Amino acid sequence: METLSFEKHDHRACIAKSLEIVVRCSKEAELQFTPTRKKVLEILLEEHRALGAYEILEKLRADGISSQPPVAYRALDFLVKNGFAHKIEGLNAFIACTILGKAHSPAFLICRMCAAVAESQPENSREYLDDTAQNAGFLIENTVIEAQGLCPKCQRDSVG
Amino acid sequence: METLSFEKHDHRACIAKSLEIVVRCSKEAELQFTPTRKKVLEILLEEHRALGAYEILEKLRADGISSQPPVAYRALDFLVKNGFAHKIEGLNAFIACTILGKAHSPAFLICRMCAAVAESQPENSREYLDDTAQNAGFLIENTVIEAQGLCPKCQRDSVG
DNA sequence: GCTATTAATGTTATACTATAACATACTATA
DNA sequence: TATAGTATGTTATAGTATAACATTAATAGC
Ligand SMILES: [Zn+2]
Ligand SMILES: [Zn+2]
Ligand SMILES: [Zn+2]
Ligand SMILES: [Zn+2]
Repeated sequence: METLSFEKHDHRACIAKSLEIVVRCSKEAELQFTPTRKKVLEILLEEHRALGAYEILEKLRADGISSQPPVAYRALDFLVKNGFAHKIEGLNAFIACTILGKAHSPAFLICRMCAAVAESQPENSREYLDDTAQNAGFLIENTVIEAQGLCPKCQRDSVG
Repeated sequence: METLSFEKHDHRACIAKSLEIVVRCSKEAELQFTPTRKKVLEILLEEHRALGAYEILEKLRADGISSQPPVAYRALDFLVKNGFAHKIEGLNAFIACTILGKAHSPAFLICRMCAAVAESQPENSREYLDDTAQNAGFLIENTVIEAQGLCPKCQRDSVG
């Protein structure tokens, strides 16, 4: 269960490990993990939070990289298509994957106060919609599962 | 299980029944189901498909109703807030509710070919994310559950 | 090495989605 | 009828995403 994003952890190590896995997976799949793509992933990895494309562009600009919208969107397309990042549909924003290397159909827990996002792989996620789909004769290709609410920290803060 | 939207059915009756329920629910809850709001719901009810706000605006214009963006967005806000319609986050589009009158946390089956959308209430949907949320200490307020894929008709068509 | 082919980036312009802000009109209540 | 609250009309603008085309870089076959 990879919802530890909400918990205190060694985030430098968390970033390093993710980058290493993505580099390895890219080699194995013969993908071009180019500098721009790497930079965008690094920007996403900085925080366990979803970033809008234009927020990413600002950070690219700060790094002296060309920062027209297609630059960010192309890199994000690459990252999402290859499973290194996900789009949070409810926010029109993007986040680095925290379940790298395994095939997974993720669910996201999104805090409406602090915008933190935790990715998890619920036990029964593959089977969850299968009954419904079967009944309807529908063929599922991919799923969007997002829960909005309050993270542990913001629950404590809003009580206090 | 309300995934019959994919199946042939008496859609005139389907629309009439929905409108009737919404009128009744609005009265009970003392909501103002005004002409504009009614017109927007009628537009949504025409098809079992999600419509973008600007698509709705065009249809409003055709009906001689003022058609600046806020007109559609306000009516949609009303309908969504009161459970008469839903937003499909994966499409930035809106669809009439087909499980009117009951509290529900819907899941949507969205065809990527013909754009048909079926709303369903999976058996275990309330409990589905609870384990995950519990583990993470997360408080769920609402959920977005959408499956993209192929409806029965488009599966047959793409084989043929 | 050279060349054809494909993949990635740079750049401009534009399309699509959504809301802020303020004026006006309607509705319910006192 | 005064008042407060809700809904609508309208203009302008913010935020998200892609089309289109030029240029450069990487790969593969000769
Ligand atoms: Zn981390
Ligand atoms: Zn939070
Ligand atoms: Zn119908
Ligand atoms: Zn279809």
